[in-house]
Amino acid sequence: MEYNFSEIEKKWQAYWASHGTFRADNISDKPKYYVLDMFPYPSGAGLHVGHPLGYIASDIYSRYKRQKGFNVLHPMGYDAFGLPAEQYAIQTGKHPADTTEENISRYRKQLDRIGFSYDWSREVRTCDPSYYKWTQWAFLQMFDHWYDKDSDRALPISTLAGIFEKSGNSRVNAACGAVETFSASQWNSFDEKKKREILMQYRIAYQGETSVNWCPQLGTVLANDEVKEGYSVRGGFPVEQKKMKQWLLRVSAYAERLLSDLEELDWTDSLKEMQRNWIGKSCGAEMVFKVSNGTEEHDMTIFTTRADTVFGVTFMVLAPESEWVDILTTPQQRAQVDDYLSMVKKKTERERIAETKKITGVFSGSYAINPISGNKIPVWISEYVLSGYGTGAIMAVPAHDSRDYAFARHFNLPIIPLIEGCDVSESSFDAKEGIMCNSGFLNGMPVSEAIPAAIEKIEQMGIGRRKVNYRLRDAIFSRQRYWGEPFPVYFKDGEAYAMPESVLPLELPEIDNFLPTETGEPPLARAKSWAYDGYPIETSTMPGFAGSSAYYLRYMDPGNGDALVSRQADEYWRSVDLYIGGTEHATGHLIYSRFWNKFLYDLGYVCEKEPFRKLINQGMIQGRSNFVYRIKNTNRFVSCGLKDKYDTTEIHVDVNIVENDRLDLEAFRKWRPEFETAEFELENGEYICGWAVEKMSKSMYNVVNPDMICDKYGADTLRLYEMFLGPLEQSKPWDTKGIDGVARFLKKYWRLHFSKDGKFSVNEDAPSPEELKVLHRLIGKVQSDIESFSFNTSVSAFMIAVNEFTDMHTSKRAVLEPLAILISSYAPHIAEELWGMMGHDESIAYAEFPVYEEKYTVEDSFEYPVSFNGKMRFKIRLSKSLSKEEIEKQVMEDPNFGRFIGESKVKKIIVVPSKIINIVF
RNA sequence: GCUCAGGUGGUGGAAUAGGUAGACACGCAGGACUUAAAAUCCUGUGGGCAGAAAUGUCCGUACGGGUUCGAUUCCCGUCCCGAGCACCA
Repeated sequence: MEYNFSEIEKKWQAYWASHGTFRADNISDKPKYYVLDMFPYPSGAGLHVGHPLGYIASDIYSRYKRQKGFNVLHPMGYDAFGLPAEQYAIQTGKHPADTTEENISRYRKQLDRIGFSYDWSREVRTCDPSYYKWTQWAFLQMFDHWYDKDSDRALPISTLAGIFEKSGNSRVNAACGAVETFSASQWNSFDEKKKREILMQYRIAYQGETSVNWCPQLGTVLANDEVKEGYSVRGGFPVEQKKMKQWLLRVSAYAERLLSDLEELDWTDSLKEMQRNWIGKSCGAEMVFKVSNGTEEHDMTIFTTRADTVFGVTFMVLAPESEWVDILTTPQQRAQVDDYLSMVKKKTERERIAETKKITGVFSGSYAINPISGNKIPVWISEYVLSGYGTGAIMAVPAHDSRDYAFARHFNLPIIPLIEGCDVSESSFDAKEGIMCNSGFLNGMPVSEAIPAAIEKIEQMGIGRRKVNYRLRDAIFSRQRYWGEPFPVYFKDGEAYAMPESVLPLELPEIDNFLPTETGEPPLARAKSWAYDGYPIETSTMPGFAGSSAYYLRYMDPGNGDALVSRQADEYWRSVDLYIGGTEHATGHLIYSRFWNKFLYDLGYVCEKEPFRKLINQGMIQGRSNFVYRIKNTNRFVSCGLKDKYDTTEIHVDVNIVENDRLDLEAFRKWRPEFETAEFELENGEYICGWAVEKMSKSMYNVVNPDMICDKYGADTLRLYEMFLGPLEQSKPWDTKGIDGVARFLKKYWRLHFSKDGKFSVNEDAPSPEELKVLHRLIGKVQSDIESFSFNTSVSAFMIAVNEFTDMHTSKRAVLEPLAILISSYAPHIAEELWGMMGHDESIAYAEFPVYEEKYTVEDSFEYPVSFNGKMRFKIRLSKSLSKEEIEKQVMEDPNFGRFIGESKVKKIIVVPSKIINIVF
């Protein structure tokens, strides 16, 4: 009987679906295990072979865990709100909901063909009102809470109003915007508008006027992680800075917890490092400098991590956007400063990044007094100081900071070295090491002691305090787009009010045009009757990460209409045990989700502090492009080996008409009309294409579709081959040419169950010791491979075992049944089919994973390589139970020993049990 | 510039509490079956040298050193590729 993969795969996929084989129960005696994939954005292009890599790995793990007796939750859904569907809608007029629906059904078909063990009854879609109800609900909770730094958690905003009424805000230690201090009586005298304005500064979801990343082409603002090097991640359009009123999430309030809780997570170091970097904690001090513009004096606060270098401050620098610029610019300097500011303003973010080496700046005309040394120092303005970090003003220590050094050199400002023996004639000395000098009371101290000593002095003098700064900014939470969650917020007297929970979900209204309005308002402004109780509703929508921040919770209890997740479901599933996805979400989704989870944890809705216990980043699968070489100005193509003889143009050719780098000439002529008359110069009768590893993309003609692989080889081959390609976490190019080896293996495995005349012939004989040895070696290997996520080496182990069983003509049930269970996580369809043929009615998915027994694999004697001075000379078979001395004795009595040792004197014999015997002379 | 990960045949990659480097697979070459092809199977396959052959021998895990009886593995330095961060004071 032939191995008919397409029939088998269809049959079992239908069986799993109709039997609900992979449905997970929220009540079970079994231990739970939650395996999650990062859900996809259903793009119009469909899946390519790179997408399922992580899904296959997580599926193998899920299937393995089921066979190990766990109640496994392995769900899938769609991150369905987003820009591309809306861009497409603008171009074509097609409603994003319709294109999204089409894309989802295409994705689903593609996913189903690969044979994943998802519990589809728990599917979620972020664009579904019954789902985004809970996204909106979470937003309302954030709107309705503030962050108390004393108890380090979110508290209801009503408690805050209560405190204000009794004692004003002076004793409140909150994560908040700039608010002036007020007393209880002042608070009580404020009108409602004023009160709401103040409360807004405390909310965790708040509205603020901030400088945002504005992308004119997309017509929306973007979060920091959606911008890379001044361009939008989606679309690659330029991004500029713009002041706008936006919704923000106070992620920064959670910075310390996001940082310290990383410790307990089982994530890779590099990913944790990325998050630490993004959070960017730095410990230092705030210090007050007296500044004077000649007519009035002010206190200006700066932030520094190098308080020890205060004696080397030779000037101060303000960010161009700093509010101090206006105060400290003297009339004589006004014209120059204004010129400088307008020059800076004209630059885009992109140019500022590109020109970081160019030094620019202008003197404000004012002076500051160094509070420690009493020196009078000039105050400059320069774009190298960022307004968004610290206080937007710095004390410059050119001797020990490279940026200050470059600035000082450029404008001829003094440089005072503060470390004994350091050379600052060519560059600054930035290292935090050495002995202090020229530094008054700090002289003679090493830097490590001088930093705390300086801060202590500053605190004693009452001119500053210890301060921790984070680079993590609040997340901008509104987008001027249509295809996203509407905000359940309306405006009264210009102030935002939350709608009651009872209106949720607040559904997206229908509109007929997805472009912004003529007045530049978001598309939702076109909706008729977009009002609540007569008041206008917020017209921007939530960003992509809103819907993906808590989806892992919703899978636990997807049908619940009364809560995001019931307490019972949450306490059973708790958190994701294994999360597999791409590294591109390191500073976006994975920060926002952790924040979102911690917020819900503070409110008591979830029981775990962290959402994802273990996280694995699968590598990218790159494309392998093929090229043909056309002689310039002709339609003649030369094979790769001959291309250097001519002046040629390299042209990408569709990898689907190339096999093993050999071009299918007929297919090539048909591929595009201009190649119809192509002529070829061949090597040995073949046209050999050039190749390169590039990103898998349409424009490079190197996209390989998993459907094609499933048609030609079957899903089991695809699954095995994707794993066989290399380590999961490594990026690697897809190259279809190796797939035959895996396909051959499955055929061989299939044939193991049939006699020569094609009859199914599994017998009941007892297995031989050799068979048991091969089997148990495989059990041990596969188990440890899956547990350490080394799926690639198990595929090799399967091949070796099947080859050995073929050589032994194994056809015994006692061997082939456990073998089917082992293979079933990797190649589930073929294993199910053979399992059924061996007489089982139940799916193999819940068969018990075979128990590894060491006794079958350990040998009582061992072959020791014997080496002389580290060089292997002969092998000797010895009993395992021998002592070191007995082994030495036997080695010396071995006839080979005399042959190799000759006249030499033995210095020592090294015996590494079960590994090697080395004789040194 | 800083941080992290990596560099092994023609290719993808095995092997690290230091112990026979190149498992497994692709590709290639040769062979069997076939009128032929596909499919399948068998043999060989890191490089050099010696040999008719079995085999022997030297060199080989980016490069240069070190520790060790023994290093792909550990340590120091250099080079290269990849990823992330990048005026964060």
